[in-house]
Amino acid sequence: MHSSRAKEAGGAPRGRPRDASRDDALRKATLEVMAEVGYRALTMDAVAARAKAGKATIYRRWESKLELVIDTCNELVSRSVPEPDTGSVAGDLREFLLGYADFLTGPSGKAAQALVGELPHEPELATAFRDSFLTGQRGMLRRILERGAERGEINRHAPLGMVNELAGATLTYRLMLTGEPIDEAFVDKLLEQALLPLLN
Amino acid sequence: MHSSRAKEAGGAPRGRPRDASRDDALRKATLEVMAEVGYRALTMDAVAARAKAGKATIYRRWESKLELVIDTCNELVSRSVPEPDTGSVAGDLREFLLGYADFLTGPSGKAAQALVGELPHEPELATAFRDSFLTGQRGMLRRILERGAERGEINRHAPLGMVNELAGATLTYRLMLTGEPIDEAFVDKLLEQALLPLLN
Amino acid sequence: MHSSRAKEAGGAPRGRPRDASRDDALRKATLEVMAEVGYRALTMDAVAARAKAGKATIYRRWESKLELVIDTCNELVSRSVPEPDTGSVAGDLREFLLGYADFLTGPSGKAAQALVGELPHEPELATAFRDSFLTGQRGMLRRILERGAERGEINRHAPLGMVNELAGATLTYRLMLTGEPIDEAFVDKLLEQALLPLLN
Amino acid sequence: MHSSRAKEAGGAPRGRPRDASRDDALRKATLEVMAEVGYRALTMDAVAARAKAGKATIYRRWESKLELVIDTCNELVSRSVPEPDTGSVAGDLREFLLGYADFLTGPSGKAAQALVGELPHEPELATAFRDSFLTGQRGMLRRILERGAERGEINRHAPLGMVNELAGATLTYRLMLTGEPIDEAFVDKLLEQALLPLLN
DNA sequence: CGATAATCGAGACGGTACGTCGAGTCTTTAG
DNA sequence: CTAAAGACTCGACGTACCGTCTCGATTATCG
Repeated sequence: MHSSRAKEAGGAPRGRPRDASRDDALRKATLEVMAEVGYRALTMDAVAARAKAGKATIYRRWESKLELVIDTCNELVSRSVPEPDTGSVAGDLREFLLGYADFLTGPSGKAAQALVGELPHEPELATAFRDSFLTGQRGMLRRILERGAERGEINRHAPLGMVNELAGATLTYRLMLTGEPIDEAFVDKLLEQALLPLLN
Repeated sequence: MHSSRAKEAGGAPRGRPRDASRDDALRKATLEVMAEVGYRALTMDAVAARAKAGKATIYRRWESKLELVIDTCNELVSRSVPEPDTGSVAGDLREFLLGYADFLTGPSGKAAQALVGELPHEPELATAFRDSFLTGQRGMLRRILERGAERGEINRHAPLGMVNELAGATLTYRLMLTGEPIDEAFVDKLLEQALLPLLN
Repeated sequence: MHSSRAKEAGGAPRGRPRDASRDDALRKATLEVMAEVGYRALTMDAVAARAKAGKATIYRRWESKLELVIDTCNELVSRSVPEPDTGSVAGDLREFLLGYADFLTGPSGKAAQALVGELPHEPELATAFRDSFLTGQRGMLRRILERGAERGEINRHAPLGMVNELAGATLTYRLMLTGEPIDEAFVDKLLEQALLPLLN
Repeated sequence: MHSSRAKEAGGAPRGRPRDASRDDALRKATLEVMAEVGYRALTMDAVAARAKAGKATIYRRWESKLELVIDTCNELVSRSVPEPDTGSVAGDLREFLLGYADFLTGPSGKAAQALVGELPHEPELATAFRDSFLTGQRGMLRRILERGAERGEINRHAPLGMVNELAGATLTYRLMLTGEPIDEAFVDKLLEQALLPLLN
């Protein structure tokens, strides 16, 4: 998504090279503005002003507000949610759910939420969004469940894919749509009443 | 949400009365524009032009673009999803999930999706949104489950609330976030692998 | 006007010396762009691109767009208008007026015209402009009239300074302001009805 | 030059009519900004800000900075220079020259001067400019000379058209190009050495 | 020779203004 | 008082230039 100069093609990159530190400053500013006013009210002018950058410097790197925001989030999602490994499926799921809830509650999560409304009309965004926010989530869950299966904690006929989807769906549903928090009480109830029963 | 004149004060409403047909024309225009270009790109001017109305006529009725869209959707959600009653929980759930999927795939659904991103920054919108889209959904699900419980189809210790939430979460997660369809095959798998087991 | 390195201080100029050929290329490009789009629409980027030069190469030589244009014109005015010497005041004036009209109609003349608007707000420009375009003009006219006086063609009480000014004024007035051409017919009329009578 | 709604065609002008007071406010702001920073440095934003108007309100009335400035000047030129009538050609010419010099020295004159550079590249501007600044000037001069002829002050073979042109040319040449003032001393010299001799 | 220094083209940089567009409000005529 | 029409202020859009800067690469002088 983030545009890159074609410099792999061998030829020397002529002219002054892009200042990589501006990328970071701009992403930082984007995240700050987004956290303060949301996606809709985020303006390129505000981002540029906060990063002490010209607008052209933004448009040189990202084609639109959407791309800027997506890229800003992508940069964060991977490093923000630690992969849990407590030794048990229940523990891992518990930690994952709480950890991801934290992430979604923070600025990146709000940014992600703002993008949801654009998905139907922007196929490229949809792809990028799913790659960043959903694939990572599902991957962690899958690995958690697979480790549990290897340890024999899980019924070999358990519908792992379905449990994976239910867990992810519940996370985003609560945090993005209903606005109800994902706290320890709810996580325990979710495990007790739904996920663990389906795994046994 | 829909603003009303202060006519409770007794006096007869002097002057030309509001043309009620304009409400419908405007909502219709709103829905059409929304379906064509999405929420972001919907402009008040476009709605006014399509309804052959002045912008003031819109603002006399709704305070903002957001309210206009919410109200337009509200009007539709209630009449759009028929409450199923097949005689069995499995059948009802099946029909409900497919019916709601249809609704969310249509213009109103896309409108609803567009609003998700605004929820964190607009508390009033959040309330209205949840009242319209989530409460209706949960209500139908609750009634389906209750009827099943009355008919003795459901284990008396089954976590009905949790099943309700899982069903709703899966619906919106698929349709709004992952973009995967909710077709008969998936509904059957969802029932088979998750919902029905949890009810027994 | 044209900036020069401080090399009078004795020591040899270290580093790579300036490429004198770039001066000409840049002036040439400036004149071309100016002739095509005028002064207002002339951009430094366009000049640099046309001369296949970097912008810094321009700014190393001239401090601003204005200086660049002035210098470009200065270079031309002196070599562009040949000093007439037909043997008679009438003949010299005739040739001078037609010759200067040609010059002012060409690219340099248009450039000069473009600078007129800047004169009130840019004192340095005003000085340079007058030195290049007006002084040269007046000098030629003065020498023409002086030669005529020496030859006894002119009444010794004739107001030479005033005739000089009238001739110059008519030239620029017609060419820059009214847009009417200075052709042979007009020159003859001007001589017949105004200049020659005042000289006798 | 100043765009006008087609309302002569009879039909009632629907919608909110243009606020005529904005025209004046904008012209006033234009003149102020122009007087302060000149034509080149005059920006639409500055004019809009000073008039507390939106930029769209400007562009609804004038297509460009140039048109705005021209129209602003036009409004002034006619009312700014009083037509002299002292009873003698010499007196009238004297007053006219001094009066027009005052006008050209003021903000409108500087604006006019700024436009000179654009004339070669903008034919419409050239026409408008000449209509406003030159035609008015020539008309006054012509009437002055005609009245003198009627009074018998002028040789019946005097080249009135040429004198007219010389007077106008000298005015603008001095004020716009050489920057020398047109004061009483110069006016008297001009009359004595050139204009009056040509009229007798 | 190598080190130093100013040049070159190229183009990114922070800014400012551009001319357009949309929001929400206001002001007209008509009913 | 409502209707359609459209002008109003405000502010963001994405682009274009400004004049400065930073690259790699070139070309001169100096030690």
